[in-house]
Amino acid sequence: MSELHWQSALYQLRSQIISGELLGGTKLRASHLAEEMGLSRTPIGEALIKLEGEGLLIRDKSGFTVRSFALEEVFDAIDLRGLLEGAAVQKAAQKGVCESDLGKLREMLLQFDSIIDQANVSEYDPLNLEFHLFLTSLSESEILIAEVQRSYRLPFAGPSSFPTQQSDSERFKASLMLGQQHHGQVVSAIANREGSRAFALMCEHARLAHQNVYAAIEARERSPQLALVKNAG
Amino acid sequence: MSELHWQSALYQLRSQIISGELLGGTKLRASHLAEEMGLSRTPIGEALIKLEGEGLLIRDKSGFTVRSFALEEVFDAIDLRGLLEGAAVQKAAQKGVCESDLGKLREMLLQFDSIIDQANVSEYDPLNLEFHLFLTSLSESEILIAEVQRSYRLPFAGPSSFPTQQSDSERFKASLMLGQQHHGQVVSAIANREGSRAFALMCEHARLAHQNVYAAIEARERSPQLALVKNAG
DNA sequence: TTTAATATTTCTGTATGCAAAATGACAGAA
DNA sequence: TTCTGTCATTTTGCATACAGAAATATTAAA
Repeated sequence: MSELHWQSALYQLRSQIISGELLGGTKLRASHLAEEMGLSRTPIGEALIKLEGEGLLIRDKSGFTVRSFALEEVFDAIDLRGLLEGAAVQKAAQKGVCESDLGKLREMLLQFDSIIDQANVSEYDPLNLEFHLFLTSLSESEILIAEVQRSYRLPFAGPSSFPTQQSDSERFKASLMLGQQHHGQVVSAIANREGSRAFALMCEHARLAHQNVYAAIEARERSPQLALVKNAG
Repeated sequence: MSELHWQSALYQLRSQIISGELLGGTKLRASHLAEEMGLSRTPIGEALIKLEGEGLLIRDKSGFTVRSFALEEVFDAIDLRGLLEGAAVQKAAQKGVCESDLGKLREMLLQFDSIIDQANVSEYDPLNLEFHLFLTSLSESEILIAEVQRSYRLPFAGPSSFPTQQSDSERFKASLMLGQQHHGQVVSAIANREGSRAFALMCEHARLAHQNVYAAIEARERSPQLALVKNAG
């Protein structure tokens, strides 16, 4: 566990930003944060630099500011994730995937089925993340894998970062089932070596997340996560 | 210019890595670099963290190591750039570009023509970079713009990072002309609002860079830049 | 009152000190 | 030889000190 201090500061700050606990536009003062977290400014500074690299902070001539995202930018981030995941599965499909990996994919599909059947929401997100990461890894491209994971850190872009507990649970379940439909089609596209089909499917799959963002806004659930979205009222 | 110290360390180190002056696998010791550059370890550390974020360094439990790239990864990086630039021009084409921006694009095409005509190589790279950046900016997506620029920092992935002064100058000129052909087609695709055509063209355009890498290897020019590519002999 | 100039406080950027961890060398055992 | 455990050296991670820049408060003038 011997977690480095800057890492814990990084996780803490990142989750505070993405969750909307730290509002867009907030100026982050290293000395203040240091005192607050019981550390010195050095590891805090390291975390801030990394968050700047992730695009969550902006560094003006003096200090870091929490970035706020226009709604359009949230969609751009989601599309970016789809584009990168799409490129990954396209590459996987083109180069072909061994039978044991295909088996693992199909097994995960079955797990999805049973989770959705039982409306077992709490188990969905971790499995979904694992599935997306595994799909990406099949590209066997370090660079693509890294970029995909990077895109997950943009607000709302991660495959499991949409506000759960949607008010309209009927609609929610329908969205899950459509997603599951996509999952199955992508696996078949990979198995059939249909690269461009796999690409298109992943792009479209990511766009499901647009719906979730809209749903959250329309329902005015005012999920605190939406606090970092400009003009989202 | 009051350049911050960590920035100059960043530029210096990055160019040393990409140029191959610092070989892949080299361990970077902050204390040593600090003494070498006449600074303390703090700004050096900041530069190292940023380079890690750019994917040029790997951080193991103690210290940073220069990453070496397999040839396959260099191609992946080039393709990634094409993918991102492609997404940017697709977006630009779909949303439409105002006449004055189209005019600027066409004017740049003319400049390319005269540069290629006169084989004025030294002016080509800056104009090419400007052209690619301007194309990307037309997407008006902060996130895409940032990611495209990020991809430029990967080895050989930048639009102007291929080894100039190719031995076979005939072939070199032919490659420039093909690139210019692409440029013109992309501009027309944008003007005609043909998004997917623009996307495909940018992907293909990036692939020209594959040829340049191959040419450099085959000609065994042993451009020092190739030193960070594993098994490139 | 509003505005301009100035003083004060706060914070960042950088340097450096220190403890703990990692690396490497070397001696001895298998 | 090869492996292993100890010790010395190096280097990192974090804390802290300090100068200078930025932000803020304060005062003076219009």
